[in-house]
Amino acid sequence: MELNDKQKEIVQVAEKLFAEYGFDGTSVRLIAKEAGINIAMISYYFGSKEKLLEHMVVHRMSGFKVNLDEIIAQDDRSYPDRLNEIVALYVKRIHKNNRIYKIVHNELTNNARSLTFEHYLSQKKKNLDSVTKFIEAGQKAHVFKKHIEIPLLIPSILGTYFHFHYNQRFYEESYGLNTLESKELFIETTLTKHIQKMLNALITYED
Amino acid sequence: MELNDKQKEIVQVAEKLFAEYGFDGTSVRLIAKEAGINIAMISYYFGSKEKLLEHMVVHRMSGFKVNLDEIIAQDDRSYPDRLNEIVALYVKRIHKNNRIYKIVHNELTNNARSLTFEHYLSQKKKNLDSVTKFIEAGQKAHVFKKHIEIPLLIPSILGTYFHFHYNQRFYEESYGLNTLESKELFIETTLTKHIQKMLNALITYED
DNA sequence: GTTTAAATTAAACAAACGTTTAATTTTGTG
DNA sequence: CACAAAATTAAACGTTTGTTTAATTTAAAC
Repeated sequence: MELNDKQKEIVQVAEKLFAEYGFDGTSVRLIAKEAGINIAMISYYFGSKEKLLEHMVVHRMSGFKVNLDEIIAQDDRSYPDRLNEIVALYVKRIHKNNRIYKIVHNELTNNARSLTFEHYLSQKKKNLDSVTKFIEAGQKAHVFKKHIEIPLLIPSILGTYFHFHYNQRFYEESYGLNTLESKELFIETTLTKHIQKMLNALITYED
Repeated sequence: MELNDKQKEIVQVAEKLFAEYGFDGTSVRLIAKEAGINIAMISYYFGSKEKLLEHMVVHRMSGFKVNLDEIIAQDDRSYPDRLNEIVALYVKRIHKNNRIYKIVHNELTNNARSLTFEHYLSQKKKNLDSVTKFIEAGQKAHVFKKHIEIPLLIPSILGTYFHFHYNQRFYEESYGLNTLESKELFIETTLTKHIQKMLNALITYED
């Protein structure tokens, strides 16, 4: 399904509103108003409000091929070096798309609707496979230590970001992140470095 | 405000439903049906559906004094030992109460309602202060290294758990966690140990 | 046992919801 | 210009929403 400019505008507005107010907290009338269109256009284009959500999730998530393999393939770089770039890439990407991720997190644990998350889950599986190969190669090269719970590495990266994100009101106060710029800078530097250090320590030091 | 048994039952049922369907996805009729009471009783007891939510958040969160200080005070135990127990305590507590935390996460980032989170935020502040004192004492004793982003330690603990929790459908498949017991065991052992190792590595090894 | 307050109920309320209709306007094609 | 298809609109549709009402039942106090 190819979208014209008006349809793209609807999806974009709906993503913002679903993230801010929740799917059930967002009325089609509000979406229409914010997108500057008539209410009927949502059913006309997407069939229903729920199908708009489904379309959004499927299409936003299928564009999410993290180019892990490109980084991993650069075997002239050290393992920790490449690991740091993988972490930075993950944080950057999830931060840029945090709204759709919030919607997905909600829908994944929502009993009312039963959307299909094939794209999301298969993408997650592919990324995990790439990370696994990389870590195992590092272990073979005796750079990374043996006992690592590889599938839990990504939860530690993304989870740290999201717990910061969900509690941003608390951390904005703690760190005095008053402006948008200072917050962006914090995520790009302090937060990213914290996760990088943490993963490097976990993976390289034997206990 | 003291609650009688029937009121407690309403709050308990509502917490389950709000977590499963979202606040806006849960009707007062469903709450009443599940709690085995008349619809009017919710307004009668709490004033409104939204005030029920507010009451829930305030009262569930004020009972959340993690006894960090008790653990920290045991200075006959090593710093890493005590750190491990703090992690285990956090994971256990957030797992036991993951439904109210999910609701709070949603409400913290919801623009529609403007609840007060004083209890939650001040509790978080107190816990952070305790952790900070503990880490700084460990640094002074030359057990923990210097450059640690202390306020981001808790996001890494809780975030890892929650990203696992929100994506449990994915990790259940990855790890073959078919039964409830195996999942509980996984959280108590593998997940908890992963986080413990990670924090220990981050805090004890200099880079 | 009578009285008063509290608890509970079914019914009704207006408002908001997602969706559909039917009419109209705009756009593209010959 | 004439025609057909697509896009857009205002209005109406039937449901569901949270809340309130007024009547009734239950419980507590004396």
